Amino acid sequence: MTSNTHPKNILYLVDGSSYLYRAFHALPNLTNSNGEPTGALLGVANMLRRLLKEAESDQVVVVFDAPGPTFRHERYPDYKANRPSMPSDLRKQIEPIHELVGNLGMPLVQVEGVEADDVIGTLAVRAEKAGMDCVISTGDKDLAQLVTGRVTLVNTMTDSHLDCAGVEEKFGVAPERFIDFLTLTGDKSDNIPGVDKCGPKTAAKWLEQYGSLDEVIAHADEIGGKIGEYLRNAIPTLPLSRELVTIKTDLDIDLPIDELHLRPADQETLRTFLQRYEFNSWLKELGQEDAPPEHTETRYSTITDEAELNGWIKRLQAAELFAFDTETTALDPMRAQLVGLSFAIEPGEAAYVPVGHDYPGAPTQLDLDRVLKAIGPLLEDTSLGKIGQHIKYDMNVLSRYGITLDGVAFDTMLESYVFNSTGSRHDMDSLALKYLGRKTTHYEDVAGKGAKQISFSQVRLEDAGHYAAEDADITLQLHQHLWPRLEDSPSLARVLTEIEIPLVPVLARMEQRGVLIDADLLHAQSREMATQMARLEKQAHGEAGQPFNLGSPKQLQQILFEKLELPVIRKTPKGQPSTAEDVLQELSGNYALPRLILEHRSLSKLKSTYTDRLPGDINPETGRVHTSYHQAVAATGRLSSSGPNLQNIPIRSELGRRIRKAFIAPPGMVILACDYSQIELRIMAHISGDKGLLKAFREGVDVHRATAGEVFDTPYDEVSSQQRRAAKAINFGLMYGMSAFGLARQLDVDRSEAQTYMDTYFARYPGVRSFMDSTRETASGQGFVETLFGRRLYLPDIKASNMQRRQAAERAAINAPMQGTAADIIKRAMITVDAWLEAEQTETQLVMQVHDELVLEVPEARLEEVQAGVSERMSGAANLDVPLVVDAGYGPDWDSAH
DNA sequence: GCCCACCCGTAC
DNA sequence: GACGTACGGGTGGGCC
Repeated sequence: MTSNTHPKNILYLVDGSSYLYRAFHALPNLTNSNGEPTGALLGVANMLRRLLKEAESDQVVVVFDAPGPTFRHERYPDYKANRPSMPSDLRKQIEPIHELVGNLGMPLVQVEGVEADDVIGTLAVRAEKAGMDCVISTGDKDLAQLVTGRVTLVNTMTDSHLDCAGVEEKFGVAPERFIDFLTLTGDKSDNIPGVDKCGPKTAAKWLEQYGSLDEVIAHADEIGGKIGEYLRNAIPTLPLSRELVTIKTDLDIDLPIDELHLRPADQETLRTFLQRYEFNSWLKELGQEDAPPEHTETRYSTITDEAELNGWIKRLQAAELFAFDTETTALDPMRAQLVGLSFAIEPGEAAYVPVGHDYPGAPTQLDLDRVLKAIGPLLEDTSLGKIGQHIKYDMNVLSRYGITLDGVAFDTMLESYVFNSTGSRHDMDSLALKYLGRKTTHYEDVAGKGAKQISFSQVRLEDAGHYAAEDADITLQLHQHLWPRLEDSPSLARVLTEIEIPLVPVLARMEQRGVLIDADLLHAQSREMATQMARLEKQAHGEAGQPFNLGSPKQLQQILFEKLELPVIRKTPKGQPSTAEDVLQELSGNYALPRLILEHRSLSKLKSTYTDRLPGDINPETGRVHTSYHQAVAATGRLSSSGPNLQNIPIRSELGRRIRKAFIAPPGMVILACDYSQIELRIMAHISGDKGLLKAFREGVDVHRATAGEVFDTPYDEVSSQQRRAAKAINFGLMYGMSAFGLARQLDVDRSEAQTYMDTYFARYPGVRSFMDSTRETASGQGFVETLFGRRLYLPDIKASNMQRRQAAERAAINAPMQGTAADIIKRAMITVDAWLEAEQTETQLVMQVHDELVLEVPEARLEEVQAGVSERMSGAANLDVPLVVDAGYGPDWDSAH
């Protein structure tokens, strides 16, 4: 279950301990055939099973008493003193019950020193404060004191519900008076005295008559008869009784409500558990629901025989759609060797075709070339639909074997990502567990991990066969699970089929092509930097009066703030004095050392991350650098890049920009760089419909200058560079949901001055403010925001009780439509640009994408034509209310292209 | 030796 | 605390 299938904002608090006792006493002394007691267990199990079926949200937590004394025992040594010690048959069932809760994926909470009731009370109050409803599942009437307009009780065993009116009706007092009620009646089972002979009727009568316990006590003299005497006798004990029956609602416990979510049930362990305790009816139900025969009786075959292979090929040819996976020797597809291929057409059935297992005694396998010759045409057949999990990987591997995978219809990783980009990781094991309740064989299970990891080619065939076939099977089943859910939201289905899937081969081509790097140039830069750094280090040690590691923030803190006693400008989130860039910048006005550190740090960063590192990333086979573009990582829909990350190559500083000089075109070609001008601001103008912003973009003026003109009430032509800088910071800051505080820090002005800027901005651009307000509202109302193309970003923290988390979610909500729409647009552009280039059949190709920029390698002779064609397609990738302007440049290297 | 949290800095 | 999305290097501490 996930928050999207159960959108209701309800927290379920299950009073495990109360059910435990009630089930134990209510049910006969059942045992399994081993003689283990199972009565309480069965009662609780059925209750939980029912609760899970009926719960309308996935926010559920089961609370148990912690063993040992509580604060009530401290306050009142006789607390529960008359209670017999726990029967051993019950005690034996506690551990299994905890185990069951875990198997069901339910969070279990026990807090030492307090009872389950107090934890429940605290969480209920927190939920209510967070604007949530709260349902307390309990068999204990004492919890009626927690009932409010938003908090209700349910007894899941008897299916009876209690809201405010219900409490009033059942006990004759409102929930607010329930503590008084309990104080008067006392609690036999907890050995809390109360007023002798005063039962629920009397207590309710008195409370109705006098209004509250305090008033009842005040008027104790008016109450006649024996019972009046008992009341007066009890008065000295009542405050303590009241204290004991009062459930705590303000415990200082670290249990963020947002983290109390159901996890997927561990189906295999659950099944084993149910078998052990012989809960057969549940087992039967589980079998029908989650384990159709094809799940348990998987038919996985390993094919080492030509006739069998041909049989499968026939079936694949006839299939509408099949799942497919490759097994290789490495994670890097540009270096990986093919070890085998697996296929699945029907759930539960899959085949593995090993072609490269190589260990002593390995069985004879089909010949790689023959297999590829036989299967290749299927893989290249556009009309045969394929499903993969991260299929770009397989595409890249196969391409090195001369096979151009085509007909990719679905990728389960992308299905999961489009369905909910933040719901979980999108690797197959996580998805299988989350969506199918299946615990899959992990790569480490067959190949080991760390230093002991072996190549997949050395994995024994029987292990490899099961693992690989399962991969194809699970991929097929995940698709069958996820695709219908995407189709339920047509815009999501379109994001998948019209953007993400068509982008896969484009990215694959970019990764395979790679980019040419001038390693000699980088080496020369590294050497120069090393000399420079040594000089700076020597000076810094001199200033510090001792040698120390300039790269260690910890040592630096010690030197700067303890030894030299420089003023602490700011602290890190962990409370340490910060040595961040802006802090050192500020200190460098008055001290020499910070300046040296800054220079050293900047060199060190560039050297270690780029000039030292990039040459090592050159693939010896191709002589080029092949990044990986990750399509299912960034929550907003952006791509990310790693190995190396080509999306954070320096450009802002002069020194850094030199690194771009090393990104070069091969002989006869040039680097063409085309980037969207202010794309996110344009999107903000479009979405918000703000007249002023629209006008600025339509007239093609410098938007930061125009903003400065408005904010500082200055004619456009008279805006100073300082004013433009401030306006630029405001424009960017707004898109990130920045506060006046942040802007003040950014611009180094007063907070009040920054606030004035922002106020003026919003007064001049009212559409922007209403866009932001309505985005917050939408996010809070539906739990997600959307891009122009309907991509969703869920914001689970948007209603968090923790203000910091909630505000962070609000900022993300504001930013996501712009960042995500920009991502959608450039992806659309990449698809059309690539299609055009492919159709033209030239050497021209996309080589990099940096969020708002496309970089291509182009033969010199075709430069003009390609520049026009790419710009036109980028501009046309969306139809906004403002023009999408593209700036293009070219040169022998990436720096010169800007 | 491996893993991870933390701090910091690079990009858009 | 206070600016959204990423990746990655270095340090240093914990663990085996």
